[in-house]
Amino acid sequence: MPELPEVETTRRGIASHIEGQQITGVIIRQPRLRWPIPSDLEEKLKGRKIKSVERRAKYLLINLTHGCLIMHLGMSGSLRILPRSTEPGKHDHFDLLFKNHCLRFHDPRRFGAILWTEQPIAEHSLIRHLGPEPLLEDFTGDYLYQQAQGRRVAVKNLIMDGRVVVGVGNIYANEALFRVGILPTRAANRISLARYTRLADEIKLVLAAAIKRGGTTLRDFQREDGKPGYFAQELLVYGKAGEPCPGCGEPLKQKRIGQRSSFYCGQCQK
DNA sequence: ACAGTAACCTGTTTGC
DNA sequence: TGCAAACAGGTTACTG
Repeated sequence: MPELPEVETTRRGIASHIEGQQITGVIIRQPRLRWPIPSDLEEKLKGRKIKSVERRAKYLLINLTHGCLIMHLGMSGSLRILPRSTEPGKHDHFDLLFKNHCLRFHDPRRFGAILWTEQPIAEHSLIRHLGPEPLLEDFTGDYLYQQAQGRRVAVKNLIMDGRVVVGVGNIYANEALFRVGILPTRAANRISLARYTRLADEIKLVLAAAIKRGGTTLRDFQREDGKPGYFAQELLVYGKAGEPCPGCGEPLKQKRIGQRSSFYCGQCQK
């Protein structure tokens, strides 16, 4: 579910509800996520105040004055702000409790993660090797071009590789490549600097546009208030195999690249 | 270093 | 209709 725009939407949604708030407890209903939820989390968190809520890649970083609660939504995770008294449903694995409300973690597939660290976040093993944030200045066409040299993987795999650039998942990789007319299967080292410059720009544009609309809801992504994101209606190719290309009218194609479904126009993308 | 695949899970859709 | 296979927004870990 959640790519960068969905995680950023969640971050913005929860921040004002929990920043400055004191944690009164935690409830772990199912500790078995991608990695086990630390069993001593309550003693680490209880009574402490939340300083800020940040995001790095698709990780949500809930900063306390000392230490950081790291959350990842995996494929199917979502977070909601709810009254403490709200009855938990199936797959509501974790609550962060405040005086009157709670932050509730819901994740059917349990690919998400909830971890605690007291080391500087940039040195954490999950964060250390990550590439640049796509929306910041150091992510450019020059950078992408340089990363592509010597690499023969499909360009779609290159831009979905978190060591190259973070936050670009399957939906937005397909969308950005369509918008710049690059075939997703094209070898990364067979693309010019000029085209990478347009690709970097388009990745920024499509992510920013999706954040503006509150992310993409395909089946079950929900925002912190339970509402869906509205970017799905602006998708041009994702999930649209067989439908006419918005550019030329030819039926859009679907193909598996690196285990992931890819959607593209054989006419408009070269 | 790079590229490809399996693995972690549950729920829904697709195909016979 | 029923059942099994395929597939889904992510990422790590392992193989060659």
